[in-house]
Amino acid sequence: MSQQRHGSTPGSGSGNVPAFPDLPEATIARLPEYLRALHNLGEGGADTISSEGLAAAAGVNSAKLRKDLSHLGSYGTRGVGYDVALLIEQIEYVLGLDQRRAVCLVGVGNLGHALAGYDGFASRGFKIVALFDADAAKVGEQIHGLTVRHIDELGQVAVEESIAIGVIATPAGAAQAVADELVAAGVTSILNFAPCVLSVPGNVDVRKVDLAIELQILSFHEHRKATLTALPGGRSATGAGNQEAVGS
Amino acid sequence: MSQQRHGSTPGSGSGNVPAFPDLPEATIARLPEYLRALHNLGEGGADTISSEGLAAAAGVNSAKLRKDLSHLGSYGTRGVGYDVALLIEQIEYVLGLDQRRAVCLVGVGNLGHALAGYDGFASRGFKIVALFDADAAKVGEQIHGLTVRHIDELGQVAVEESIAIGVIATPAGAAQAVADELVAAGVTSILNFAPCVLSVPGNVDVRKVDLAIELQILSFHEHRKATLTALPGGRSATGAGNQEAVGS
DNA sequence: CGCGATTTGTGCACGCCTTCACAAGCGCCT
DNA sequence: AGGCGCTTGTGAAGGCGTGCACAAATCGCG
Repeated sequence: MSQQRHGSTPGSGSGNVPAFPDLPEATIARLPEYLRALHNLGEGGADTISSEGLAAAAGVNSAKLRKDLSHLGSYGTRGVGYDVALLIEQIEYVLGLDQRRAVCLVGVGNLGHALAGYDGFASRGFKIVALFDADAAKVGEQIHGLTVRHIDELGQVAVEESIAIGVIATPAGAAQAVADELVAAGVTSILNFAPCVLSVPGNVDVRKVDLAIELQILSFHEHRKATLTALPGGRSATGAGNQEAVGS
Repeated sequence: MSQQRHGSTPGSGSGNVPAFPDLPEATIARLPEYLRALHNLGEGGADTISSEGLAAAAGVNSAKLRKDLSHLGSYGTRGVGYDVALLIEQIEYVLGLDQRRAVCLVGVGNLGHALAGYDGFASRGFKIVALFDADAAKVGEQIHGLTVRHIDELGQVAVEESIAIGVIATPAGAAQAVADELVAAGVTSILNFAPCVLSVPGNVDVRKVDLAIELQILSFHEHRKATLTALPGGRSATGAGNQEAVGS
């Protein structure tokens, strides 16, 4: 159940290919955000950017950003900042975005339909190459230029297209079975939108996105805020915040 | 909105308003997962559940689960486990789910369209009461029983419907302006699907979900795995771990 | 050519979270 | 009634991540 980093003796790599250092998980999760900010800055015509500026664009602390970037080597110039183009290239390499990765999506329901056409995927280097569904009524349907196939074809197509990443957008009840099929087909990374826990072999990475959970967390904060305002001394932090229109 | 209805606050009868203890943020983020697992177990006919069992159903460590639950008071019985129904009630109360929260959604594009019809929201106590879009061509459109309104109506409708939570599903370029309007309309919690950083007053909570970022994180792990398998030392079968995550 | 302004990279301390390990409590069986 | 097994609740230790504060490095300018 735990996660053990420690690759296979990567540390002593004096050689050519970096052979990843142990990047903290928290850093990895922020790299895509930095990348997005860098692309924005680059399109704005900036050649270099300071850690302060990039941190602001990414919504993080500048010290944190510098430490994150230092983990993947020093690509900044003191007194100047970071070379935008170089940093983009570097982060994209670390994230493995320099090679297009084929993605398949299982479950063409309400959410899956939207994901299939989501611009954000294609614009960031991910291409959905196949759609699957268990419902025979949906098989054959055309969605954003792709034909929905029956899930039984998953194994064959996954090999043909070298699919490494699978997205599950099925109901919770079907998710585990789909995950098993994805694993059997050689998929080693799964993005799960179904509200359930998936059980997979240790070499398969799973990330879960549960939209309802996000709302529930917000609900808690709403509840807390409502409770605090009803109490004495419930001063909220962050002096910058001014309250408006909440009274009634 | 501010009618606080803590109907049956079990526990100490002396005080009335519980005045939340400082729940760790990490705990809060897991409570919805426990809740979902509990509902599943309850439907399966279980009256009580041990921390071990519930932890397995929620995909976490049992010690972590016990500590999480202990933070919101002791509702378990040693030697037996937790009363499923009681624990559900308790978590729902803490999360503020005992009161229905009105949600509005801005941006009825590809993703917004799917979110508007997402079953997972309604089934967990959230009701989308209004849809908005800036595109006049979309105004008036019927989506899952709701009529899309122009975003200029946001302020008025937000007050009428006592909307406290707003969901942004617009392109990145429009997100900040929408957020400003939501804040001006009294919304104090925002779920942002646009790939950008929002600037809001301190009393407003923002949670961000970026689908592409999730894929990029998976891409990194794919890249890392590919690099490792290309190195000597073979692949230890049992090794690595999977992780679930929620970006913050 | 040297100096100051600027910005990176990082050592260090602090706090949060996780995990272990175990005492305390509860029910059941004999 | 008493003991025994099971499970919760929690003290303590360790790890991870964050943020501060500062030395080192680089550029521009006089």
